Amino acid sequence: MPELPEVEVTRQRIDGPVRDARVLAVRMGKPLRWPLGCEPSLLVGRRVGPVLRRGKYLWLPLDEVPAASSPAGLLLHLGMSGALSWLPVAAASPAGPHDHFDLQTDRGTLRLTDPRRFGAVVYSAGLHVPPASNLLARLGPEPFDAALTGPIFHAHLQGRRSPIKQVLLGGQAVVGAGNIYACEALFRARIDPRAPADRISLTRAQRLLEAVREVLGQAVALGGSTLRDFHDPHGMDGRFQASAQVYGREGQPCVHCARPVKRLVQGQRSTFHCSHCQRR
DNA sequence: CATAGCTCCTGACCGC
DNA sequence: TGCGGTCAGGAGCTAT
Repeated sequence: MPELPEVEVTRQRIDGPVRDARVLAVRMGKPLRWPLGCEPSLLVGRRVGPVLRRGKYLWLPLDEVPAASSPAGLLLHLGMSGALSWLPVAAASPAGPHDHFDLQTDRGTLRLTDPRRFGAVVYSAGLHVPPASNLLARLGPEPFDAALTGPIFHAHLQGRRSPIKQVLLGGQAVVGAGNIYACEALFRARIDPRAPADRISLTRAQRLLEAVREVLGQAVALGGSTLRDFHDPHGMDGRFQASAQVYGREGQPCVHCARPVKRLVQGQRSTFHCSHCQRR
């Protein structure tokens, strides 16, 4: 399930190959979460610019000639089961039943494979105009933005009475942590996932922000997590899952205290935690 | 504004 | 081997 690390790894892996490529054709499979929002032929002839990431979205700029100052582009989301693959011209392969978007270029094909089709590819005339701007509007700060300090993060928790786990998933205090990394960050910060967000002290909020950064950074370095569907664009598995200390480890011993890891449900999602090591 | 619940989708897994 | 039920979950949407 792609969270920020998987999306960032994807960005890093496709940016080199696809940069400056010229779009030759577009192939669409089954409908994704939203319609493309333009005629596919509108993309043909465009040149791909540097791939950006914001939260769990990727932005693929498509320049006009001459280059526009604020280029149009494609906003991509991998949903739950999506993955991009890069197929060099020499490695072209026919689309399978879960391949729902192919951007065929003179250098190769960028392909979105997404069995569950929660993912999206949306055309926008710019990153800062609808529909892209609307989709990005509610996102909180990037975790590695130096401007995001402990006090600012703590301030984002004020007035939020929901459990801290769900506030993390909401992405308004900081983007990027989905279910796996939220569980892992809370464990590393030794905070009970059920703790009301606005009852977390500044000190502990700072510790949590550090833990989020540590976990996400480590996951990017390890190529993300491969649990079911995720592979990087060259077909490689991520290796973070072996570093998970609580996620998916119900009943197994806590790495700190050896008591069994517990599972509970918050907002219809599994939360894994150690009730001894993690406190409100 | 904050919050809770619903919803999209299909592969994997489980018990019978 | 087949079948129905359950689970997984990102995040926008709706209702309160």
